[in-house]
Amino acid sequence: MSIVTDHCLSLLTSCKSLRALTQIHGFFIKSGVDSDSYFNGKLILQCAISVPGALPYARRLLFCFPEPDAFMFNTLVRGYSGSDEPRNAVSVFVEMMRKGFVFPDSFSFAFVVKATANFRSLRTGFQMHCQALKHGLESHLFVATTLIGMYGECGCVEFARKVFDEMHQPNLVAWNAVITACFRGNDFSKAREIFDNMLVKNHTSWNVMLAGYTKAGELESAKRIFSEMPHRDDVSWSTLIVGFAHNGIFNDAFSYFRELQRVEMRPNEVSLTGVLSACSQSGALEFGKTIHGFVEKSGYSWIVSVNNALIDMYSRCGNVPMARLVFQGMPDKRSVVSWTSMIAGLAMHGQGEEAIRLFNEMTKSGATPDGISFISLLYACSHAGLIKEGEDYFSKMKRVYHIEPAIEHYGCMVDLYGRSGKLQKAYNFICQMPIPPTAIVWRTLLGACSSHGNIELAEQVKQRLNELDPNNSGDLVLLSNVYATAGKWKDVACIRKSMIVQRIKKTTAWSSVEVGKTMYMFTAGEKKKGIDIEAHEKLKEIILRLRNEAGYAPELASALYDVEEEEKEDQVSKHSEKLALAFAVARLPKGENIRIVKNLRICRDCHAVMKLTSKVYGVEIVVRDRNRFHSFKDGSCSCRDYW
DNA sequence: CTAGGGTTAG
Repeated sequence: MSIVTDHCLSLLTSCKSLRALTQIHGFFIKSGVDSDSYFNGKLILQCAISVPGALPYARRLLFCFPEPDAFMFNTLVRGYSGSDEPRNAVSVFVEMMRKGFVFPDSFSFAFVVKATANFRSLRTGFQMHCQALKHGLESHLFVATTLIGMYGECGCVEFARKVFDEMHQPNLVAWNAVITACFRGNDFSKAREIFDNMLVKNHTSWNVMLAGYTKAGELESAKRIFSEMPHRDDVSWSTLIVGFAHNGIFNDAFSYFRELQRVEMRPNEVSLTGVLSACSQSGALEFGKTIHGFVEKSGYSWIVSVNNALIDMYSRCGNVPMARLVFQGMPDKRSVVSWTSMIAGLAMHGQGEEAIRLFNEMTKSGATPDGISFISLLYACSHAGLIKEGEDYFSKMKRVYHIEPAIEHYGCMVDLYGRSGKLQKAYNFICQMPIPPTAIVWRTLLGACSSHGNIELAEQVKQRLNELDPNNSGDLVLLSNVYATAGKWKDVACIRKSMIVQRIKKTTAWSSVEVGKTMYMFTAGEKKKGIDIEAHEKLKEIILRLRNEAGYAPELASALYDVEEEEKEDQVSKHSEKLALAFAVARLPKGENIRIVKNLRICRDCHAVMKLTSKVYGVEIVVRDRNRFHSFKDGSCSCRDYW
């Protein structure tokens, strides 16, 4: 290799942007190095793998060369297989076959099969398997292992095992792959059987079992594997912690993280994102702050994923200023996830205009929004009542960014119209959607009918829901609320009766509140523990004071029976968020904010009580309900009663 | 000069 080529190669590998790459490429053409096929292979490698957004450029390059070799094709297939359009990998592969003079090798099949696994097409995957067979490469160690992975991904355990059984000398990696394939197909006992038959197990085999069980939600089995393994590495710990977080077992996520800090090496970034996700979901701000401290102290603050998890944690725990601080501390390494998390955070807190401003800043900075960025943006528009803006971005999404709207985006639009009272428009919008509406979409409209008291449309929408998800307790409660608001207690009773007859259980509402470093949970009406009695007593006192000093009158539409007014009042007054509020007023030191998390949507009466309490008691209250945040201060709420 | 199995945020 000449000194010039050598120098050019090192220049090439230092290129990290498409612009720099094209410049350097131009320079190479002038100096004549571009006729070297080894060099051109490297060039394609750099474009397809190392420089984000340069894949199309790599593809164009390949077709400029008179005689592209297998390496170049393989590299391009590899690049596309890991991209967001893995189907392109197959089309490049097909073009390679058509060329005639380049023959696919084991690399080609490994990459193209991996691509079919990534877009989960059993049909295409099988076709590639046949091609591999024709070329005598189907039992090649790497090709076969990728085939096992592909069949597993597509849920076809039978074929995965067939490929495995026909391998001449499967190595550990192949054994591990077939175990994962069994888990993907929900065949736990087969996975266990194969695992037990292994004569030699290394670390990874145990971790494969751990991952299989956590993904299946079998956390007890995962715990057992974890305790039985001879050695636990950082992947074992993070797999388990992430597993707890994903399955909503937050206390175990916290305690295993503490245990990890106590016994082992430093927690890695995956355990950190896992435990932060547990904080986000449960609203554990104080514990989250401790983790943030650990991140700063142990030098992890340069890792993008950890920063993203911190942004999400702070915004879901109600602390937007801290989320912004983390976001501002990573100016030149923000990923789409960082931008989207921040936009979603602002949106949840009703700062719709600010979310839109940030979105525009994002596109100006050169970052490319994806489908999820648009979900956050449309959500921001709908919660801030910005209809025109929402419509604009929805149309831009397709026109400018070439993102095909998914069902979630249509759902946001229905919410946008429904929330602002344009119920008929929302209905027509659903009828004109190019994809069939799901129950969630109709449910969104039913919710809007409920808050705007439109009985006729609500009944019509419920009819549609009956075809898709007839016995959803939330839908029945929503419809019953529509009737209750209109005073149609006979219809309310009818729904209630059918729920009892069909044994449809309402989702149990709960609210939690953090006092000191402890989380306290409340459910409606219960008086099991001392804290429940304490909360009920305090609540009586608060309600009395609100009546006398702020003219509070309870809103009773959320009651479920046609009973005496007094009894309805009693029912509504037991809502879990009120109990959590009363408990916090009694226990929290003066001047501290009250933060409540509720698993369902806050009811109208509770919302009113929160507003008045913030004024009469001079406290700030932050409630995170199923959909968004409500910050109550001095008698008003950040949602501007628009939720 | 390219690969296969286990953990990562919105």
